Parts: sequence; structure tokens; C-alpha cells
Amino acid sequence: MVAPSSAGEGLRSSLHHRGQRLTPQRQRVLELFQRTGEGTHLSAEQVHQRLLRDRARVSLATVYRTLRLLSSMGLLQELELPEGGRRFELASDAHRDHHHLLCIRCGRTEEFESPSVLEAGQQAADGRGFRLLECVLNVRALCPRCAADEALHLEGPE
Amino acid sequence: MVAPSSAGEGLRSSLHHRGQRLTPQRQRVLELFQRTGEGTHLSAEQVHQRLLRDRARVSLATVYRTLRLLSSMGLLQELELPEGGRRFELASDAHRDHHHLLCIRCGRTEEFESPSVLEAGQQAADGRGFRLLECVLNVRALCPRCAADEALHLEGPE
DNA sequence: GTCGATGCAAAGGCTTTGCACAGCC
DNA sequence: GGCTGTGCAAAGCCTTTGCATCGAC
Repeated sequence: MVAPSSAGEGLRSSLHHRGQRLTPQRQRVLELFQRTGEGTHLSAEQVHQRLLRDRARVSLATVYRTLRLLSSMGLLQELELPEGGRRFELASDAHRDHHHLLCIRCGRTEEFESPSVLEAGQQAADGRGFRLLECVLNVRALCPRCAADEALHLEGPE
Repeated sequence: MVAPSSAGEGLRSSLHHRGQRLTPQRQRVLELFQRTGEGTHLSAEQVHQRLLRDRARVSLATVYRTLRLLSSMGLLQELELPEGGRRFELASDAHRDHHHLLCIRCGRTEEFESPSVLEAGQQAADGRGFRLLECVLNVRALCPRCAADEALHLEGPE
């Protein structure tokens, strides 16, 4: 078999702390996210498809269970992009400050970072005694092309 | 004091621009949001319940259709709070800068505003040629009580 | 009167769950 | 070997849709 990555080790001990086990399926899911990188947003369905493509034997139900588990462990996090459905991505400290610029018309998504946003979020949390975990700014917008389309097709509403 | 008719007028002409009609149901839904205020987050189910309580005859299917319609017209907007399911709220210019501090453990939600966040979002949009519509910062955090619980229990089945 | 909107109920996605078996520790 | 995790399929939400009727314009 393939040598387990360092990810496997960390995952295993984290699971053991919770009285749970490291299975190939769980390892595969986490590895997939680590391999695809931090900016990747995957739905449960996409995770399942990719694992099958990699010749891993995982059921969709297990993918759902695993995504939940890894999220509850803080290794993954769920995104908040209503237009596209539920998505997950790798959690990391860098992602505490992790923002999306989303075209609400065509779905195009760009990522950006902004220390000042993190700062504002931290202030808001501190001011109310909350402990900040993560800070996600979603900027809903029209991309250049869709903005042009809108201008053409729409009469001006007030 | 908002005259009920004023909402109806604007809505009616907006609908007519699109070749659509003003119905009591559509008017009721919009009025509900205007009445409950801008900070209110309502699910389709909640909208339906409240309208029934107000003795309006609306079906849940129509509520869904109307929420979609009003959102596509820019009068309502969909929130992005994965923990709670789909919610809608009144759209307004004030809400271009409209942020949530959310306890991921108990679901408690606080709202806040932050001009610097809007500015950061505007910058990100401008830099890529996007036209900003709305800027929503979701700060995922632990509220004071849940943070204390976490510290005490360290870990546990949920 | 026309054509869009509504209500109802059925269908549709996506996600979760019950159960028997498989496999990690 | 015990007990958790998995796969499968059925059940569960939430949301959308087809069709006959109703009602805005």
C-alpha cells in the first residue's frame, strides 16, 4: 500500500482523542483536500466523484459523514455560498482571513485576502466577548461581463 | 410610518416592467419584511407562518416563488448562514455593509456594521472590475458562554 | 377576455439514517 | 474480538414544478 502521509498521522491521533478511528476513507477525503490545495471548494458530490476517479472505494454516505466529521474537528470548513450549494474546503489559519468575490449572475468566484477585514471581525468579536474562529467576507457583485449584460437588458428600476 | 400603499406602488411598477403582476400575496410578503425591519432573517417557512397568522391566504409554494422573485428584483436578499438554512431579509443600501457575528455552537447571531469592511470589499471589487452589490462579513465565533463551556469540557460528544 | 399567478400535491435534489457486515485497534 | 465505520437503500428535509383554476390588468 501507499505510505500514509503525515496527514494520516495527525488525523489518526486527532481521531483517537475522540475515541474514533482512522479509516482509509477518512484519510482519502482529507488527502484529497490537501492535494487540491486551500482555495478549492468541493461539494460532497464532487469529493465522491474525485475519490472514485482515484479508484478509492467510498460511498457517498460516507463522504457526507466524513465531511461532517472533519468539519467538526476543524480540519475542514463549510463555505457559505448560497448560490452554489454546500461546499467544503481545507481549514487553515491562513483562512481565518479568507474572502470571496462572487458574481451572483454567472457564479464566477474570486478569492482575496484583507487584513483590515480580519481586524474588523476581531473587533466585533472582542467587543461582545466572542472568541473569533473565522472571518469570511462574501462580496456579492456582478463581474464585468454580467454587469454589461445587465446594463443592456434592464430598464432602470428606481 | 410606512404607508402600506407606497410599497405596493413601487412593487407594482417594478413588476410591470417585467411583464408581471402585483398580487396580494406578493404585496404581503414584501410588507412583512418591511414591517419586521431590516435586521430580520426569515426562512420561507417562517414567512409562511407569519402570513397565515396575519390571516393572509398564501401557500408555501407561493412563498417560495415570491421570495425568489423579490430576490431577483433586488428587493430581498438571501443570507449565507449555513448553520441555519436558507434565510431572506430586506435588501437596502444600508445592508450593503451588513455583518454577522455567529456563534457556531449555539447559533446566537449578532449584527454589526463596519465601514472598513465595506471599503475592503469595494476595493476588491473595483480591482477586478466587479460591480459591488453587497458585502457580507460572517464572523464565525464562540459566544462567551459557549467559549466557557468549551474551555471546561474541552471535548465531548455533541 | 387574456395571460400570468396561485394552490395543491407530487416530484426533485440533497443529505441523513437504519441495519447488517467489514475492518481498525 | 470488541466496537466503530462502511455501504446500501430507504427515509427525511426543503424546494421546485405540473396542472387546473383564479384573478390582475
